[in-house]
Amino acid sequence: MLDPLLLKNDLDSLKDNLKRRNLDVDLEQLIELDESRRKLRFEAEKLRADQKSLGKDIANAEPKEKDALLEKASQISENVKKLFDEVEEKDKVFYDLWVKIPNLISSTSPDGKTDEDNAEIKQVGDIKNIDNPKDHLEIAEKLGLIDVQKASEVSGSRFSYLFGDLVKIEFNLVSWALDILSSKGFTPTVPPVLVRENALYGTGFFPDDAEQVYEIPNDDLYLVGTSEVPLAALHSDEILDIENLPIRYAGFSTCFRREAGTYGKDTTGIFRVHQFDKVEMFSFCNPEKSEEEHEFILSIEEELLQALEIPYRVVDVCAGDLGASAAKKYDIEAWIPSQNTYREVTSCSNTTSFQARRLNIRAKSDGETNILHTLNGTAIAVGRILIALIENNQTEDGKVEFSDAVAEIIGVKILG
RNA sequence: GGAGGGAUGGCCGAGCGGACGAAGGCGAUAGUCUUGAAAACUAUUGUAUGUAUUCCAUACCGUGGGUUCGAAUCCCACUCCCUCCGCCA
Repeated sequence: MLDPLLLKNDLDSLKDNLKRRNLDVDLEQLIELDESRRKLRFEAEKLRADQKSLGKDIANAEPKEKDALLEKASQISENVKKLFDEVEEKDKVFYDLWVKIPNLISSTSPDGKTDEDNAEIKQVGDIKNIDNPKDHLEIAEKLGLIDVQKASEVSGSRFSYLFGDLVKIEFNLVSWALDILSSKGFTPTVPPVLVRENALYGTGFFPDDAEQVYEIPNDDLYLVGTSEVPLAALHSDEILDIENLPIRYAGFSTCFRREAGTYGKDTTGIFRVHQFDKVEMFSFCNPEKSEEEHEFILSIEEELLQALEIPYRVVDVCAGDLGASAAKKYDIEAWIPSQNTYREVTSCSNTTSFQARRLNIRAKSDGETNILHTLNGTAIAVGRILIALIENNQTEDGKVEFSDAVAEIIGVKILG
């Protein structure tokens, strides 16, 4: 959520932002609603002040004056109630519209409408020459490492069984990543994956992306699609000391996504599944340093991919392709030989004050209390890293062979 | 799952219908004293909003409703925590 004061103080940047995002919003209406709710609240508070002082008079009044005062007071009381009801109603109308306004985009994000307009920043790593590359499923199925057939019978489409060395690789990857992150100031964290509605609103997944979230209606809980949600909510309603920032967490969790609206997209193997494991970085940050922190998070993502010898490119996501909460976002796409293209394996966003305001997380410095900034980024999305590892290191005879350096990390030299 | 007890400011803790935004203590900050420190004493000590801008008003005593002219205080629901019993990785 943005600061409603923008309507009063910085209308131009708001207008500019909506234009860059290619959105049409009736700002005039919002300004009117904002003004009228403020005005009404002011009136209601004035009357409330009258009521309170009259209340004190009643307590001190002579018995014979009391009846008259009481009658007057009960009238004011009724009006106060009515006025505050109206104020609440107006606030609700205003905020229902206001929360839908997306975050202000960084001036450094490229213009554009779709992912095709994203700006490629660089390509890193050598792409191996592989004749007739096989896709990860074909390779792993033959080796008995993945079974999606059986998984679909047990759980439906977009689920998988991982076996044997892939499981070994997963746990080695996770533990390796957590070690590196830990050395960079991220506290390793296993967060809850079932959360209340509030955490999803606070992080901006609700109301916009609610259809992507699994729901447990009996208990009013939701399965998170990323540990970003419980990590962000970890400090909700807190005032942190700015001296202690940044506060960084590395969350490991299983992630659940309904993938509604993706029928027919990425149907092969484990690229797009309802359930996968991920190590996620999250940072609570001094607003003045969030751009720096964003670059830092990106650099860690690159470091990890480089160590795994996965060829990738970095993309600066354009205005039109940014989610509601991001001011700026970098995606890293790994080279996927079977698709002859780069595909997203990590993503890091600076959500500036957008999530922090909704979650009511502030920072205190020299007596001043301000909203802080939050950032998130993928460290290891296990499924997609496995795909990149398998496909980029496949051999002609249908096996997978890793370099000594990579084998050192993942604990496996050859799949086959 | 059953039976009880509880939730008040940074922390502890009093208040159980009217002068309570909340006693008292601890902690923190500043000052006095001191060569310096400690001790002692004095003062300050939350958050947010506003047509207020060193003043004032309003809201906040777990959350949401209700009763009342008036609620931290009474009533209802919910959430969380603690103790005991049962079950359990």
